[in-house]
Parts: sequence; C-alpha cells; structure tokens
Amino acid sequence: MTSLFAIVDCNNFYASCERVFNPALNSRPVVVLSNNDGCIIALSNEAKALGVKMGTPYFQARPQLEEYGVAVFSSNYELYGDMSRRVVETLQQFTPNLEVYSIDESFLDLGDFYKVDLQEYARTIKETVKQWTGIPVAVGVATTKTLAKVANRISKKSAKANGVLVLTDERHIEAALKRTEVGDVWGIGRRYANKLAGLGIHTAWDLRNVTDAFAKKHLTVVGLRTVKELRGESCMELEHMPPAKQNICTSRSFGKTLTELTELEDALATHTIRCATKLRKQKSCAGVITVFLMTNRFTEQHYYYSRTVKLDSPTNSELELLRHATKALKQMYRPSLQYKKAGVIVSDIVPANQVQLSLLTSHNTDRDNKLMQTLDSLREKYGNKFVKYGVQGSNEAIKKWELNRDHISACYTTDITGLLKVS
DNA sequence: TCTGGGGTCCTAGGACCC
DNA sequence: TCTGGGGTCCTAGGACCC
Repeated sequence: MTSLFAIVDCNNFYASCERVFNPALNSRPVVVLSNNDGCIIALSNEAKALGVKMGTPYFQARPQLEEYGVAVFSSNYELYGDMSRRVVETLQQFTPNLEVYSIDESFLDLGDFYKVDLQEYARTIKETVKQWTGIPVAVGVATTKTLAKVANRISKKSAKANGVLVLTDERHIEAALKRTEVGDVWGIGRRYANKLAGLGIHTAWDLRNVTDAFAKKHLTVVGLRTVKELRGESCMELEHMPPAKQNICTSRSFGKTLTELTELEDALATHTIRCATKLRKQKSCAGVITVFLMTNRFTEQHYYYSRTVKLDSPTNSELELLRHATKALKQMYRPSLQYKKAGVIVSDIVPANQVQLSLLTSHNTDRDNKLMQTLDSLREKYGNKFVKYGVQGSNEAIKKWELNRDHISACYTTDITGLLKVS
C-alpha cells in the first residue's frame, strides 16, 4: 500500500490576503512587514521581480519600495488567521484526512485516491480554493511529504505546471530532483546546504543517492529521514491532531525603548496573560515560567536578562503566573538600561487533567479555575483589551510599548477587538 | 531613528549515582 | 585512599521549520 500526499501551499499568503479585499492591489507589487514594521516577511510575485528580498529591514528597503510604488502593509494577523481558516474549511470538502501544517500550508492524505485522475483532482482543489476564498494556491502531489514539497515548489516555478504538479512517475521524479538545489529540500537549511556543498552534494538528486550511513553521520537521524523520503520511502505520517505544545512563548519588541519598571510590568503582564490563555486553550498547565528582558541586539552593548521560576505545582492560572512574572521582573530589572524587547516562556507543560495538586496550593485552584473560565469567555466576547489588571496600566501607558503598525489594513473580516463579524 | 515571532528535534558533555 | 565502568538526567547549543 503506497501512501500519497498533497501539499496545498498558499502563494505569498499575507500579500494575497491583503489583495483579496482590495482588488486595486492586483496590478501593484505588495509587501507585508513583520511586527513593529521591522522586516519584509511577505512579497507578491511583482515585488519579488523587483529584486526586493525577504527579511530585509524595512528602513533599508524603503527608498526602493517608494520608488517602485510598492504597496506596503503592517502585518494583520487577525485577517491572515481568518483567511487561513477559510482555506482549511475549503480543503476539508475534499478530504477529512488533512493536517494543518502552518498558517498557509496543509497536507492532504490522498491514500485512497489512486483511482482518480490526480492531475484533475489537484487542479480542482486549486481552483476551488481560489474561487471560494480568493487565495491562490499551489498543489504538489507525491508519495512522501518531502517529495510533495518538491513538487509544490516546482509547480510554482514552471509555467507549464501552472501551480499543479503530480510527481509519481520515476522519470519525472529524477528530473525534478536534479533541478532542485539541495538547500531547497524541506529539512535542509542554509547550514546543511553549505556543509553538503563541501561534500560534493549539490542537488536533491545527489542527496537522494548518498548512503544511509553518510546521511546519519552528517545530518543526524532527521536528515536520514529526509533522504529516505526523497527515495520515495514515506517516513512522516499525517498528523491530524496537532500535539499540545511543549513550550509556549509570547514576546514582542517595543515600539520605542523602555526604561521604567512600570512600563515593563505592563508589557510583561500582557505577555503572561497571553501565555496563560494559550495554555488553557490547549488544556495544559506549565510547571516553569521564564521571563526575559533585552536591550537592542543591534547595538554594541547588548544585554539579555532572564529568570526562570519552577512552580510548586503546574498551573494555567494567570493570577499565579502573573505573581511569579512580576516578582522575577523586579529581581532582574536594572534602571538606566534601554529595554527593547521582553517576553515570557512557559515550559514543563503537562495536560491539565494530570496535575497533581500540592496541598499548599489546592485551596486556591477551584476558585482560580472558575475565574479563568469567566475571563476566557469575556475576552472571547469582548476582546482582549476588555479585561485588565491594575498592573497593565491605563490605555495611555500602553501606547508607549505597543507595536508600530503604521501601515495596517482595515479589519475586513474582524472588528477591532478581534470579534468575527456576523455577515 | 528604524533590524519579527514562535516553535521542534537531536546531540554532546557534564553531574551524579551505583 | 584509589580505581573503573555504566546508566540516567539535565542543559546548552545547533540545526531546522513557517
């Protein structure tokens, strides 16, 4: 029984999302910036054709962008998240055996579809997603996830393929792997690509033909799996249910540098609450919380402070996490430094229903759980900004550390608090 | 002036125990 | 006091992904 996978990948996803609700952009190059308007993280094909590169700091690219009349957007994750859901719902019409791999990519298990015309089927997927959501996608089909990714990549580049490539024929696979650079293989990053080049491995085809021992020695067992997948031996199953996260991190750069303890408390409280909310959403508790502060990493003197606290008993109560985070912050804080970024990481995560209550803390837990449930539903209804703690300060104070989002698009699919509009 | 955020997995080496 | 070996756990660092 041979496996069969499709990977459906949205083209230039964030840029495409901006275009869906603003058709005037269809004739213009579009870029989307990272948080804080820092770097370019998405480009339309037209912007790529101008030579603008992914990851470039906005302030460096800005003159060029203005010269060419490129449309520039701050990232709008409410919009992208909502569009992502629409794409997934469309794909679910084709098969329930689907893995949402990232905000813009899904794997489909086509294991039972050998009898259908795959080319035709893949094209129907692509056209349906475009028609129902407005988002252009590319579809790659093969017997392993890694080969499907290769097919997907080529389908975008080849005019003939036009966004759909079924890679099941041995001769076609060989040709595809020969024209794929080794660094473009899923699982081979820049470091490994350089290392492999030094060892005479330049294409995906070269990599497919190394021995198992060679792969394991130079690329660890992870790389060996990649090599096997390139040979057509499926080593990565579809993951229907994403496993609960083992670490959860919320961090942001500030719009401006901060020096005051109260401002940092405010920012970190918001991050802590987001971490706690994420924990509750996946029904987990964390046994360890880490708080970190850093100054600008691009200046000569760069400071990074962090403090890790092991809790008596795992929790997802933001009240308790806030207590520890605030205390840790006070211990780390040095006045007179220009802080640029802060964050909270919760780890040692366990399922909430497996938490052993310590006698010391158990009397609080019931009350906390009920309060957290209430807060979650209030926030879902009225938005995150609706419920706040004293430590989070007034709305005035928040402006100082909030992100720069000078080029944000309108909230087409959500209102300002992140609520779904009823349409 | 301005440089993102959030994850996973594997390995090597040290600490510690028997 | 000296000696050897093996197992486990933890951490830091390095690689990758989107």
